[in-house]
Amino acid sequence: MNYQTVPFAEDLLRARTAKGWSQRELSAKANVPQAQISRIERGVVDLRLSTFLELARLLDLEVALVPRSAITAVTTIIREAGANAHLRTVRGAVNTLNQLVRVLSADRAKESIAQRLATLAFEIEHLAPTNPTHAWQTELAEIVASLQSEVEAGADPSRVTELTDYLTKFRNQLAHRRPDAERPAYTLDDED
Amino acid sequence: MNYQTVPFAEDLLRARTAKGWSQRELSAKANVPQAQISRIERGVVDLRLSTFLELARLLDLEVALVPRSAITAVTTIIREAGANAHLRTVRGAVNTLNQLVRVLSADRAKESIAQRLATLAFEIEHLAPTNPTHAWQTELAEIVASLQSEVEAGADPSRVTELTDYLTKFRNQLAHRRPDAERPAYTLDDED
DNA sequence: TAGTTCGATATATAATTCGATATCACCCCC
DNA sequence: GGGGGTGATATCGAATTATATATCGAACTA
Repeated sequence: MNYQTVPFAEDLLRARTAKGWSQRELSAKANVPQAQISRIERGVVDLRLSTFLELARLLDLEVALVPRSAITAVTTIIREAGANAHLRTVRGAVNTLNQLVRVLSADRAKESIAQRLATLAFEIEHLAPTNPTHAWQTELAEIVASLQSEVEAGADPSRVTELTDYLTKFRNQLAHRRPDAERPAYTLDDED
Repeated sequence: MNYQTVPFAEDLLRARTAKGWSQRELSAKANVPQAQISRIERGVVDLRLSTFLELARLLDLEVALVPRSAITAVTTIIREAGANAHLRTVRGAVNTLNQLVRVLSADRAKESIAQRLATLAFEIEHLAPTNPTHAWQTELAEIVASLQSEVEAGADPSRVTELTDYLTKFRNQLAHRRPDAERPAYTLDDED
């Protein structure tokens, strides 16, 4: 309705997709119908403040009234926080992966899977920054966490292979969904 | 209606009174009826986002969606910006006043008024911090600016006296409206 | 191919805000 | 005492949202 609200609607949409939530997922958490979320994100309704606050809260965002004299400083902080969060997630995941590679390399029987994981870690690290606004951070963190707990529990080969396959698929999706179209130099074993 | 909105209603109220605006004044600027402003500030309505944004904008506030990871940094900035704005105004006004005192002291005929202004500057400087949230900053700045331009224009004695009387009245109001009740040590020539 | 998920869309109803207006109490000042 | 300014309140109709429900097409998947 009101053009002033559109940027905030876009912020909510960005935050939701960054979490990897569907409209129905957010709908259930917020007690707001999915249809209403759809309209809010498209900026066709002038939603009430309480709805705005509730959605923001669920998306780990806080609404702040910033004095005009402080907005430059605040926007700088927000921008850096977003960038850092993105880089922190990727860096943490890659570090964990490399750590697992070292552990697995110690066992000759798991050397090949360790090599696969090392390659994946490298590729994901260099592929990630091209997709800064999207959902995959949590998914990446979850996969790596599963892998880590599996390795710590003894690293059942079939399970580790399964998770590595999953991580490969994830890497392919990451490459495939790149917003700007150019592909990386190395080939991808696409499955679609 | 919704308890979440109450803090923001209070922020708007604070910002409005800090500007020295009445509800009707803000109402006229925002194209929102005074009754609605009253309901908003009392937190009895769940106002629409567009209304919230418009009011905030008019009060020199920007609405920002802050990632939870950044809120401590942002609140620090906001708090310091508010405190600095307050202190800047007072310090600037006091400095200007003392500067005017020096100019006026050079003229023997204006020595007594210079002495009055010096006392006022001292009192306002030490009275101001007890009233951090209220309207008078702009009023103080306006009075001092008038005084300055008058002095620069030649300092017509009757006009300077008039403005000094106004400043005295302002100082008394400032003392009178102190939120915590204790009065300063020096006596006040109250007029009520 | 059939089934699922996702987002967009279309209703209809109930609840609530919004805007306009008027009134009241309070305070300060002439 | 009267007059002006301020804020709170009430009432009324109009506008808009919230809600529930159902549906639709597109994309993906088994």
